[in-house]
Formats: sequence, C-alpha cells, structure tokens
Amino acid sequence: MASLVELQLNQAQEAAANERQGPLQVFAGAGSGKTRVIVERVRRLIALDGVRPERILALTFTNRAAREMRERSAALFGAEAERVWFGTFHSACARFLRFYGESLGLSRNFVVYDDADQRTAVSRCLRDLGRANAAADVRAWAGRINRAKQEGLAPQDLPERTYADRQLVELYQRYEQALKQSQALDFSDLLLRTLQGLRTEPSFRLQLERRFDQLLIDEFQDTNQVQYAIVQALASRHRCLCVVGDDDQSIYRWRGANRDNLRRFREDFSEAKVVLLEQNYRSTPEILAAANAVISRGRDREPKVLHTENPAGHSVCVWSCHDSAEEGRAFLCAVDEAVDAGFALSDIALFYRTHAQSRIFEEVLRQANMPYRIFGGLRFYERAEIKDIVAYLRLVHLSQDDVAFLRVVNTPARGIGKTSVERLLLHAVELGLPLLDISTNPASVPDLNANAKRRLAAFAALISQLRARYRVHRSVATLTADIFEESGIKAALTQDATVENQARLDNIRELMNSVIEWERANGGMPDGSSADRSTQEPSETAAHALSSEANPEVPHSDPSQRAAHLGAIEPLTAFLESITLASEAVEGEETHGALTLMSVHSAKGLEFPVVFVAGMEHGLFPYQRSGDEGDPEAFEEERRLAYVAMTRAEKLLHLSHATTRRIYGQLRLQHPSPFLEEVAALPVEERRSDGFGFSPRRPLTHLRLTASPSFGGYSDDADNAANTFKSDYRRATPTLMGVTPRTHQGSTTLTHAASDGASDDVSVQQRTGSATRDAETFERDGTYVDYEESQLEELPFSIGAQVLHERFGPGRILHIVTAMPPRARVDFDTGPRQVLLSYLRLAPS
DNA sequence: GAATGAAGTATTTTT
DNA sequence: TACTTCATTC
Repeated sequence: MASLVELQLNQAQEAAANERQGPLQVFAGAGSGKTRVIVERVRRLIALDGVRPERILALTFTNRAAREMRERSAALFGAEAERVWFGTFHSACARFLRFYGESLGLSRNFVVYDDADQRTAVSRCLRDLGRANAAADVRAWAGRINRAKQEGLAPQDLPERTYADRQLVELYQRYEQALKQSQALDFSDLLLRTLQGLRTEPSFRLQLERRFDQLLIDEFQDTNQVQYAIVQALASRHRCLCVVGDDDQSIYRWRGANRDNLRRFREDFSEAKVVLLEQNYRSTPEILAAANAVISRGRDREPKVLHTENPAGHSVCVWSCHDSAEEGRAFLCAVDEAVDAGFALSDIALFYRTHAQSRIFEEVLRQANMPYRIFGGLRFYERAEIKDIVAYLRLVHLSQDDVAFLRVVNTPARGIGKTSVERLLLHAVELGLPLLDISTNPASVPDLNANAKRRLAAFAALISQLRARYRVHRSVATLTADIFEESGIKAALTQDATVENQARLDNIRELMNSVIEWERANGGMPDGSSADRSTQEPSETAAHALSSEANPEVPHSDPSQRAAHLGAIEPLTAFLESITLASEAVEGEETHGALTLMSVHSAKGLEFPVVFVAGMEHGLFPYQRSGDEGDPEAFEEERRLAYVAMTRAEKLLHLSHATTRRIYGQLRLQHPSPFLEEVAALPVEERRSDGFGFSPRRPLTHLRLTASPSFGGYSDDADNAANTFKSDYRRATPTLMGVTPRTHQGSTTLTHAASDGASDDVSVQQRTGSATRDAETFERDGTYVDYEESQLEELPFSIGAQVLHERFGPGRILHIVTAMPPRARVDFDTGPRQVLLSYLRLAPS
C-alpha cells in the first residue's frame, strides 16, 4: 500500500471513521482499506469521544483477523489498544458464559468440544440409541444438529413429520443430554447459550448490556442467524454498533452464513448510516477490471463498483492447457517470469477450488526444486498425538469428559479392547455415570473379564494420581510432562524409532514448549510477572477485561495483578479453552522465500503481488456436484468466490484451465469456466503450449480453445459416439466450421476444418456394439465403463457372462470396469455389487 | 488387535 | 484415482 494512503483517509473512509454515535453499516470492497478504517475509528472513539477502551467490543470470525486488528491498533495508538476487546464470536461468548453463565445453569469449568469431539459424542449417542453409527452417518447427523443449532432451534423446535425428522429429534435430545452430563458445550452452543441467556435471563442480559458502549462487527456478511441475534441484543441499549462487510465476498453460505443479515440490519436499525468504500488500493486497473467483469454479472448485489487510481499494470494472463500436468508447467512458467521480473517466491500464490488439485502442482514444484508451503493440512491441535495428550489433560480436568476418556482409555495400547469398552459403555448407559467413575470401580460391570477390570482400574488410578498431584503443583506444564511420561505415550513412541514417531515426539515437545510459554504469559508460574503483552492470548486479554469489570476495585493495568484475576478460572480450564478456540493452522517450515498454495476459501482476507488461479473450468470452478445444476444460489456463491480469488492479486493475475482432467479416475473433457469467458472478453493475454513449452507472452483479443485429440462423450452405440464427439468438439472449438465422419475398418475418423483454414484429423475408435472414444464407453444404466483396447481383448469376461465368486456365489456380469485393478459389477443372488475381476471365475455352462 | 482385502466415497472451513 | 472404513481372518 502506498505510504500516502497510510497517512490520510479518503472521503468515504473518513465518513466511516467519523460516524460514531449510532448504528453504521460499512460496505468495504476488496482492498478498500477496511482494517485501517476500523482501527482508526477505534482510535477516535478513545481519543476524541472518551470511550474507555475496555468498553469497546470488536468481534471477528477468525483469530487471525482479531490478532491483526489488535496489532494494527497497538501500532497506531499503543497501550490503550491492548485494553480493547478484540476477539472472535466464539471466544467472546465462551468468556461471557464462563463469567456470567452460572445463572444459566452452566458450570464455570465447562469444556468446549470441537468438531471431532462432537462427532465422537454423536457416534456414541447413536450407538446408545441402537442406531447405525458409521463414520459417514455420524458426520451427516452431526451436520444436521449443527444446522439446527445455527438457526437457533432446540430439539423441541424441530418438525416431527417424517421418520427421519423424528430420528433427528431423538438423537439431538440425547446428544444434548450427553453434553450436559459431560459439562461440555460445542461450538454452536457457545453462541446459542449466549443468545438464550440474553433472551431469557435478565441478570445475564443486564450484565452484558452494561458491559460495552461500542460494538464493532467485522465480516458481517458471514454472520449466521444466532450471531445476528446476539449482536442485536448486545447493541439494544446504546445502538452504537458498526458492522463492516461486503456482500460480494460472502462465500460461507454453506456453513450457515446469511447474507441477508446485511439487509436485515438496515430494517432493524433503520436510522443507520451507510458508507460505501469503493476505492481499491490493492490491485492494478487490469486486475480490477477482470474482477469487476465477473462480479458485475452477479445477481442480487448491493450496487457498487470498485475503482482504483493505481497506475496501469500488466494484462491478466489466461493459460489454456491440455491437462492438469501442463497446467502445472504453466504455473512454473508464470513463476519463472515473475521471478525474472523481480518478484520473490513469497510474493506468489497459487489458488485452487479444491485441495485435490494441489497434488500435481506439488509434484511439479518438487521436481523443479521450488520451495512452497501449503495451507489446509491438519492443524497442530488436530494431530493425533497432540489430541491424545490434550484428552488426558481434559480427563484430569473433568472426569465427566467421556469423549476424552474414549480417546485415551486404550492409548497407548494397554489391553482394553473394543469389546471391553463396549461392555463398559453399556453399563454406563444404564447407570448414567461417567465412564471414568465406573472404571474406578469396575467390579460391577457385567461380562467384563478380570484382566480388563484390572486394567481399567489401573487406568482410573493413573488419572486420579495425575489429578492429585496437579492439585498441589497447579502447573499445566508439569501436568503435561507427567502425562507424557506416565501414560506410556513416551515409551510407545520411543520404542520403535520410526521417522513418523520421531515427528510425533517433536510435536509433543512443541506442545510442551507452548504450554510453558502460555503459563508464563498467563502468570500461572511463579515468575508470572514477566508476562509479555505481545504473546498474550486473545482470551487472556478478554478475561482481563471481563474480570476487571466484574471487580472494579482491582486495578487492571498491572500485569502481575492480572494473574490474580485469572485465578478466578482454573489454569487448566483456561488453557484447554485457549487451545480449542484459538488453534491455528500450522504453517510449513519454509514460510520464508516459499510459494504459497491454498484453496480460494483460505485466501480470503489475504493479498499477494502475484496470483495464479488454477482450474477455471465448468464444474470445477464453479464447482458443481450432481443435483446442483439448477441452484442459482450455489452458482452465485461460486461467482463471488471467483471474485474473492481475483481480488487477492496486487500486480499480476493468472487464470488457467485445462481441456482434459482426471476426476475420480475418469478422464473428462473440461469446458472453460463461464467466469473465465467473462474475463476473456476483455483484452487479456492468452498463453498455450506448443507441446514443448509455453510461448512467450503475446497479446490476444479473444480466447480460443482447441479440442484435444483424446476426449470423449457418452453414448451406447457407434453413431451416438460420433455425434457426441462432434458436438463436444464443436463446443470446444468455436471456430469450427464442419465435421465430416469417415468410417473405415471399424474406426471412425472425423475431419474438421476450422475457420482459420487449418484442418485436423481426429479418430474415434469403436468396437462391437458399444462405441468407444478414447477408450471409454457408456453403459445404458448410466455407469461408466472404461478400458484400454488391448486389455479388452485379454479379458476372458464379457458383459452378460455367468460367473462365480468365492464369497457371493453365482452371478451375471452387468458391466466391466477396467481401471487398475479391473473390476466388474455383478448381479448376484443377493443383489448387484462391484467386485474385483481376479475374484471371479467363469461359470461352467 | 494386526493384517488383509473389499467396498464406498469423493468441496469449500472456522470456531 | 486415491483415500478411508469396515469386515474377516489369523
């Protein structure tokens, strides 16, 4: 960003920073200096209006955003900024509930279940109810519960019309009961309980209403129903709230975000001022023109047009590739050119719609010896070994935590197998007691063998020992070290010294370091006075703000006093909360001087000098899954996603597409994305490979596609194959004038003449009865069959053949899939299923 | 409870 | 294709 911009706000920005007395809605276009405006507004609230910093609440969606605001504020106006409450919706609500939740019947020591914990709990509830609990089902049911919670619906609010409805209600009820018994809240609960408290518990509402004088909500287009209602309730007294957002960057509808909240806001706060930030400081006019070409065709948007005064730059570059491997090479080529032009590798980012696309790029980059970092892997606290240790911590913290119990009762293996746990679970359901309690005295568990009883008791004793010692030393770090040693995790990992185990040990060591650091920063250890503000957790600042407000007589500016405040919450409770609510993605080691690869979603909120967006193809970006075709809302969100991707770029923007791509093992003909076509109508530069490499940059006025000689359509006879081929080919080649089919010795050749005078021969292969093109045929019932011609001849089986399977007995082949290894779909007595060909014998006739 | 093999299933992700 | 998960067997 130019330094001049740092010093001065433009007119719209000035308006947003100055409108501080009532509700305000700011539409902040991509790269319009949003964070700057927010930070400046906060500064003025404190400096000009005399608002006490701890009475300002700024809510964001991610810890990253909260941290950025806190840091930018500190840079702008120093110490006062530290007392402003910057936090996520979830961390703020967790704090509210910790401090004021007793009136809602909540324990001060509740634990927070993350998604994985939630699934474990749901799975157990399904089992308790005697229902199927396969992983895919668990995920689906958990999703349904979450959807209900996001809309603020309790089990009794749900419809019970169908069987599935009733199943959900039954499960949801049981799940809530399980949470209660484990003193646990899931992520949605943090919001939902806060809202319920605000609505039904006057004392809770009063305390929070009085607590803040100014509210600020970032990324408002991402709020869901419950979040909106919380904001509304919190602001009802003073109505001094500022919501900032951009409807064009709303890309989280699928997780409950409700874009309509922007409109609702103007109804509920009809006196609100509205400010539009439309000047972009990030991108070149070329990039902005491309982005605008896409977003301007969006439906149902707030009318606004992003413009820039930045100097002209380079044309947007469109790469037409034959396949994904060539797309990888195209990226490499773009990287080389950017580096030649003086960009650093860390200036360059590759975005893709789905993570599956990253593989080929990783291969290409590794081959070229290019350092890169990739986002979207497992986060640190999601790694198994870390979750194990944390589960021990949780079990020490609360013996009711059955989810934690189930995770570690046999981790590391200590001879308490599935069957034993099963029996324990059955018994626990009957008694309604926590698993750990029963394990302390396992004699009463029916059918449990003596060994298992002994081992369970030993496990329970281990936990209670750890807990007893923790009560004395009260150090999370010491407890963590004890767990590592005494649980047997250390022994198990050191015993066989594989590379993986070494990595796991390193991770655990890293965890222990972070615990020590956390403890130091939060005054849990004797030398807590050395607390360093720069390392504070957001939740810690929040705790400070709340507790100092709750005890106004205690001064809050002295760090050593803050430790005393935190004493109000168990250190272990506080630590566990900080890791579930503030777990960040692990970044690769090579953060410096490395390329960045990430999904478009994770790119939101970031910017890079050079951006390459891969896979701009129909069906991939916009992503489309079957059944989606007619959903205009889904398509509109993809459009906004493309807009987000493009507006991340500062100087150079590359878009690419491949004509063929392997999707779920099937080679598919890919058409360019409509978004790409919209951009290609502008003066862009087209690049394509001549088979040896990419030609140097050259200006182009329109995008033209060539068909690859190996692609196909779907058909069940030769004529259809030729026709499908023709129409696909025609669609892919806008310049195509005519296609002439010629059949000779079982092989059809299509000759096409293009308008530019060129002509080309493409052959369509066909075999007995069913047509093939590029070794693919289509069966009548809609399943693909693909095969190599040579393989087909070797196969002893044919469609319709009677076969025998070792396990399933006699059957008839419905169709053959000659992927490697080859399979067939066979109609057995028990119904059709797909089996490996190697398990089949021809039935004697 | 490990090892094997067969079958099922394929976005986006933060808290 | 490539992954995970489930069932069976040793």
